[in-house]
Amino acid sequence: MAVIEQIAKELNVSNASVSRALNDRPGVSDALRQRILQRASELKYTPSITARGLVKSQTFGIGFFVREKPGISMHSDPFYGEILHGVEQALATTDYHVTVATLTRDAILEPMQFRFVRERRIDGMILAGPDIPSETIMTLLQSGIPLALVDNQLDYSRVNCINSDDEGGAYLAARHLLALGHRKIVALSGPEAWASNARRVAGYRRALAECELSLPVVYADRTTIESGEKSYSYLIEHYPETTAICAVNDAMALGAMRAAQEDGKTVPSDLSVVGFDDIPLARLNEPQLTTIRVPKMQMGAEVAQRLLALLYQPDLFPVEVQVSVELIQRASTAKAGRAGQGER
Amino acid sequence: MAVIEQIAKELNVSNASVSRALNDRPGVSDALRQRILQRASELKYTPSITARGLVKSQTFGIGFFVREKPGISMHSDPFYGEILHGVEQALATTDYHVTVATLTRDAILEPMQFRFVRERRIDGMILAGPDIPSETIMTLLQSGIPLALVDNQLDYSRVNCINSDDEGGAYLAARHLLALGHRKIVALSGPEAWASNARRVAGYRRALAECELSLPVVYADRTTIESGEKSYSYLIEHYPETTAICAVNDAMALGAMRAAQEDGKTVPSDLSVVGFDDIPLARLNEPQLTTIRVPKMQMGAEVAQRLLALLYQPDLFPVEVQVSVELIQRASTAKAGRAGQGER
DNA sequence: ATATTTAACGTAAACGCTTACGTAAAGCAA
DNA sequence: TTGCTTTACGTAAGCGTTTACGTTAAATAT
Repeated sequence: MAVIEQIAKELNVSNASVSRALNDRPGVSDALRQRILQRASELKYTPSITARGLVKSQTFGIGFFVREKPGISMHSDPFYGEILHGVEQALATTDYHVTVATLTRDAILEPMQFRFVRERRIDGMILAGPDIPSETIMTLLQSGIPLALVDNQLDYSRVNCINSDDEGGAYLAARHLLALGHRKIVALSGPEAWASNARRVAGYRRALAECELSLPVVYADRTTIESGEKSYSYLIEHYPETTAICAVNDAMALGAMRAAQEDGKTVPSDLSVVGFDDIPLARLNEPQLTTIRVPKMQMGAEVAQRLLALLYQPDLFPVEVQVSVELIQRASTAKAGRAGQGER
Repeated sequence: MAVIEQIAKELNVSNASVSRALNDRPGVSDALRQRILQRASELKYTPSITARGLVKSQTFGIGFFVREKPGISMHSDPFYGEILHGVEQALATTDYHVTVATLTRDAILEPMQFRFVRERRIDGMILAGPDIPSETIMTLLQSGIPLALVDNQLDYSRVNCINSDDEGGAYLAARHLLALGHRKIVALSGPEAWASNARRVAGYRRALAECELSLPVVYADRTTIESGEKSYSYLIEHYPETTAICAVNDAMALGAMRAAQEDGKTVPSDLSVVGFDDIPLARLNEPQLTTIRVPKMQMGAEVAQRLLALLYQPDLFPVEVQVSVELIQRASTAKAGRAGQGER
C-alpha cells in the first residue's frame, strides 16, 4: 500500500507538503498540489486511519452499545438492528465507523473500565435502549466521553437524546380510537420508569382528557408478548366493559390481542387494539395491527448526526430531538359498539 | 490516560522493559516484572490499540459485512443480527472488535476500493448472506485479505464457510413428515443458485427417495412471505393432492400457510407445513410453525473463531463447517389423511 | 582461573501520519 | 532601494507502541 513518503520521494518534495496537499490545507502552491493529487490517485493512496488517529488522538471510531439481555440475543430484536443501520448510513459519508459492543453486567457497573472503550479509545458512544441505568450514563458523562442516547431519555438534560415523539404518537393513536367511537379505553404499559412508557401513557391520557374521559392503566414489569397476555386477563377482569386497548408497544398489543382471541373475542369487532413501534410482526399478524410507526433508521441517523456535531463542537448544548411518527391504520381497529356490522 | 513511558519513568526502567513485562515476553526479571505490573494496574494502564496497531500493522478490527438490500433495512432481518451477536461474543475475549459495514452496490463491484477496508485496514472480514456474488468474493480472496463466509458457500473451496447443516436438517424435516404418514409432499424453494436452497431441497429429496417417492419442487425468485404465498397458488394448482409442504425457509412456509388458510384449508389437519431457520415469528404464528432451528449465534461464533484461526495461521487450509440443527416440532404438522381425528 | 553462553536490560529506530517551527523567496509598501 | 509581510516549502519532533540490536552482568563450562 502506498504511503505518503513514497509520494513525497517520487516527487522530490517533503512529506509535509504531501500531507498538506492531501488534506487540502494551505501552504502548497496549486501547481504542486495538482501533481501530488495526481500521483496519489495513480498509486491508489489511501491514508491510514490508524496513523492519523495516533497523532490526532482520535480513532474515528464510534461505539454502538446495547445492553445484554438475559437469555435472548438483543440483536434478535430488529428494533436496534434498524437503528444501527441508520447510524451506519449516516456515518458512511464521514471518516467515522461504528463498532458494536454489548454492555455486559460488568460494563454497566464500571463503564469506564470496559476494555472496549479504554483499549479502542473510541471517540464517542451511542447508547441504545431504555434499559441502561442512569447511573451508568452519568458515570460515562462525567468521564467526559462524548455521548448520545437513542430510545432512552434522561431527566438530567445533560445528554443528547433521540427519541420518537412518544407523546404525540400516542395522542394520535388515542384520537384514532376516539374517532371510531370508543369510550371505554384502557392502556397497557410496561415499567413506568422507562421514560418512553410514561410519555406514551401521557399521550393517550391527553387525548382522552380532551373528551373528558379518564384512562385506566394496567402496568406490567416487562413489555413482551407474554406480559401483554397476562395484562389482558387482569384488564378484562377489572374493566370488563373495555372496547379498545392502547398498548405501549406492539409486543404487548399482540399479546393482549392473542389473549383476547383465546378469550373468545373477535378483534376488531369486539375489541380494538393499537400498538406502538410498527415492528415487522405487526404487519404479519392476523389481523394486522394498527400501530404508530416509529422511523427507526431515521432515529439512528439522527443520533449519529448529533454525536458527530458533539465531536466537532464539544461544548454543544445537549438537546432532545423527537422524530415524528405516523399512524399506520390496519385491521385491528374498527368502529365501537359492534359497528362492524353497521349501526344505523 | 497512563502510557508506557510514564510507568517506565516512575520505575526508572526503559520503555522496552515495560512493554516486555506487560506482554509477558522474556527479557525481564520476575522481580521487575512484578513491580511493573503492579504500577501499571495502579495507574489503570490500558495499551492503546491504535499505537500497537501502527507498529504491528494490525488494527485488531474485523469487518462484518451484509449486503444492502434494496428498500428494506438488512438489519431488520434478525437473522444477521443474531449472527453478529455471536461474532461479537466470540471476539469479546480477544483483542479484536467488530465493525459493521453494509456492502453497497459500488462496494460489491470493487470491493478493494471500498473506503472502509482501505482506510480502516481491518485485519479480516466476515461476509454474511447468500446474496454476495462469487466474483466479489474471489476478488477479495485474490487481494489476500483474510476472509470467512457465513450463510454463503462457494464451490471453490478456497474460502472458509460456515453454514448450517442444510442437507441434514432438511432430511430431518422430511423424515418427520414421512413419519406422520405423508406421501404427497411438495417443496417450496427460492433461487436454486443460492447454495443453501439447493442443499435443503437435496435433503428433502434424499428422505423421500429413501421411500421411493419423488419430490416436486416449485421455485420462486425470492424467499419472502409474499413469494411463499404466490408459490402456494401455483403449487395447489399443479399438485392438488399435496398433503404436506416443506419450504426452504420459514418466511416461505409462513406465506404458504397463510395462503392455504385463505384457500379454506386448515393447518395442520388438511395440510402440514414445515419451515427452516426458526425465526422468531415461527413461534408466534398461529398455528406455531414446525421448523428446523439453525443456531444463528453459534454460527456467528464459529465464523469468528475460524477467522481468528486464519489470522494466526494465514496458510490454514480452508474448510466448510456445518453447524448442526434440530427439529423443532410445533403445531403446523400432523398425521396425514385426516389422521388428526384419529385413524383406526 | 579464563572463556563462553545466557539472561537482563537499555538504546534507538520504526510504524504512517500531522504540525510547530524555521528558512528562503516573493510580494508589497515606503 | 530598504523593510516588512505573506507564501511556499522543508525539517524534525511527536503520537504510543514494539522490537532489532548492543551492552553489561551473571551463570555456566572448561
